[in-house]
Amino acid sequence: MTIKDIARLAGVSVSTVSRVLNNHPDVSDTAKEKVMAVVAEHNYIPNTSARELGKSTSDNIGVVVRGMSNPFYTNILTVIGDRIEKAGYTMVLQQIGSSDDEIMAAALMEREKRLLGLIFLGGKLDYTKKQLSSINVPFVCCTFWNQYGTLDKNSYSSVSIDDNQAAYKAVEHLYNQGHKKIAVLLSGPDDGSVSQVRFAGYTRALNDFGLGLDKNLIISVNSFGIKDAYDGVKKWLKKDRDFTAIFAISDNMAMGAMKALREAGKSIPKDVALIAIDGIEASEYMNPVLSTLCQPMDELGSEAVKLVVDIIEGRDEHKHVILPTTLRKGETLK
Amino acid sequence: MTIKDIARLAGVSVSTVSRVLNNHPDVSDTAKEKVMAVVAEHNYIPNTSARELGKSTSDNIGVVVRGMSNPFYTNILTVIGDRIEKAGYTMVLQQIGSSDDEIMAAALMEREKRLLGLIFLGGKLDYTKKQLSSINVPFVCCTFWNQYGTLDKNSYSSVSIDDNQAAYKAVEHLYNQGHKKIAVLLSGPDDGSVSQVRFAGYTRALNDFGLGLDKNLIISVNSFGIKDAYDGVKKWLKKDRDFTAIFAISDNMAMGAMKALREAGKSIPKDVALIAIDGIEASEYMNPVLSTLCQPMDELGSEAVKLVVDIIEGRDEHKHVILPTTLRKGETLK
DNA sequence: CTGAAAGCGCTAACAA
DNA sequence: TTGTTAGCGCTTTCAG
Repeated sequence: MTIKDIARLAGVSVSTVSRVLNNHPDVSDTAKEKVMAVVAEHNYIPNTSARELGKSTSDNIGVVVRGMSNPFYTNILTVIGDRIEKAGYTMVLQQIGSSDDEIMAAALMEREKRLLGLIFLGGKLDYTKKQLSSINVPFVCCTFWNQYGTLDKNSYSSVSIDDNQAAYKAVEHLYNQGHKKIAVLLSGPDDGSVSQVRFAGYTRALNDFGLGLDKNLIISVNSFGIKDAYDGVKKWLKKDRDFTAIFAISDNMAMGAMKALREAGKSIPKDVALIAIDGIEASEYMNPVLSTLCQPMDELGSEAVKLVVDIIEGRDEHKHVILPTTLRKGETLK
Repeated sequence: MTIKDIARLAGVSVSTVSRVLNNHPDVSDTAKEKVMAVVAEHNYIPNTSARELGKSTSDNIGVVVRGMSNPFYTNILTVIGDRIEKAGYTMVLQQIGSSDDEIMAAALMEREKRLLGLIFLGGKLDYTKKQLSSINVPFVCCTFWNQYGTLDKNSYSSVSIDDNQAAYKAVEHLYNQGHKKIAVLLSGPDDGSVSQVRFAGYTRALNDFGLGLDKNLIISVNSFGIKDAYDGVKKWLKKDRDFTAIFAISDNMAMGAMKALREAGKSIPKDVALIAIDGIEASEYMNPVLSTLCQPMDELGSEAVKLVVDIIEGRDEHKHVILPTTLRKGETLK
């Protein structure tokens, strides 16, 4: 079934069919009805590839998300989709696995979907100019920025929290409650991810508070996964450790840590205080409820859309927006 | 940058470029090198739409997943992807929102990607023949089947657990521990989803055990979400309820229930026993660890692939496979 | 081993 | 309001 068949069956030309299918004006009701009838009867579905190919423009904004299982992103994504639509554009979503290359995915999309702009939701912080040369539309990084890359700040936009500062604040909360032996649970530590940035905030805070970095208090695991965190902390606890608090660089990892601590007979927050960063839904259902610095998910999403749209419409230049976190008190802090 | 430009720049014809790009044999090394060089220099990326359009066949197997946030699916998906590749095919993944029409998505995909077969991961149980007439390749439903639909059993395959029986077993565990007042936490209850089937298993069990269905023990909420479950149970607990156990139709909902129970001062499992179905990772990190009937995720995925591939290759007919669940003891059961 | 040319299914001028 | 036709960028015969 192609548009030709439909045209023949409806007794009109292909262009008329195309017009009907795309809700163009200037089509007689009779023609429209005839076409619709044939389309319905054969439940004809136009071929998207051909459609995209033939089209010269679009109102598409691409969104590439790294890791489809991250609950943190799903939330932001909803907002992004909503805002893109409200701005009169169409969202084209591309999910990629954690080992896929998002630049490649974006470049492919850009050509296929004739994108006007791009939003990267989550991603690496170390792209180089060279790598990004295959992307020719304006893009904004959501929840991260090219912290360790060599990208020109004027060549892209970003909206995120200040990860370093958030980590600092987390440690500060612990310190203010009298903790001096604060362990850190991270992934990496130099995997070029946000883990690295938050770790930097941790060390900066220790330094400011005159605590000094203790290697024995660094729990480094292989991923952001809950299981790896659990295994890592469990293993770390095998040795006798001198600590009273843990700063986990993500809620998810903190959740793994909680189980390990519980199994080791440590009571939270009595024996060990715990704080993290992110504020995902699940951590609110932990027992005890996780204390964490929440990222402003809604704002992250809506601001990202605002940024691309403004640039697409020539209303603004590339910008870098930092949003504040808010403390969810929770129960893992005294 | 199109294939034409590359051809011109490399001093060869477009067909040669195409051959190089697709790893066809019968291309001289010199030609190959020249093309590769130009491609690399301009980091040219062929347009997928055009590619798909021009192609006459494919080795694609489509997978459409409903709801990208369901942790339960991500796991199965990994296995599916792995097996498809091992079978020598290519997986084309399509994620759809909970309000999207998966049949439409599948039909689109089938034409665009020239699919050989389809796997639906999660979905409704009530498609009709009419609705499915737009799909012309063999498909298998993974984790569900056309329980309330009018589909011919020979027209598709499925692999799932026996949801009714799993619910029955869950209630049985509770009953065997002496519980007589068993509440059920479900979504719907007649939303045509798996919730409905599991609820049927619950009532069947009550019946068999001579317990009788008590409307006051049915906690019905609006979604499978953790928050809705929490809110629902919390509200339900406002009235004085006479119960000693809860069967939650999903892990996720059970997690919401746990918090509501805790806040109501009910101790688990001392005051209230709790059991669910699914066996997702997160529920293993609850405190106490959730007792649940685990779905065999790996087998569900690999069997689904086996089924489509066997049919695609003409080695087998449509089948319906039921896999067993296993009890994760956990700590919410005595 | 290589190139020319005919599509793939659709959209979008341009005429009528 | 409609139809004709020339592409969109690529793959794939079919000759050479």
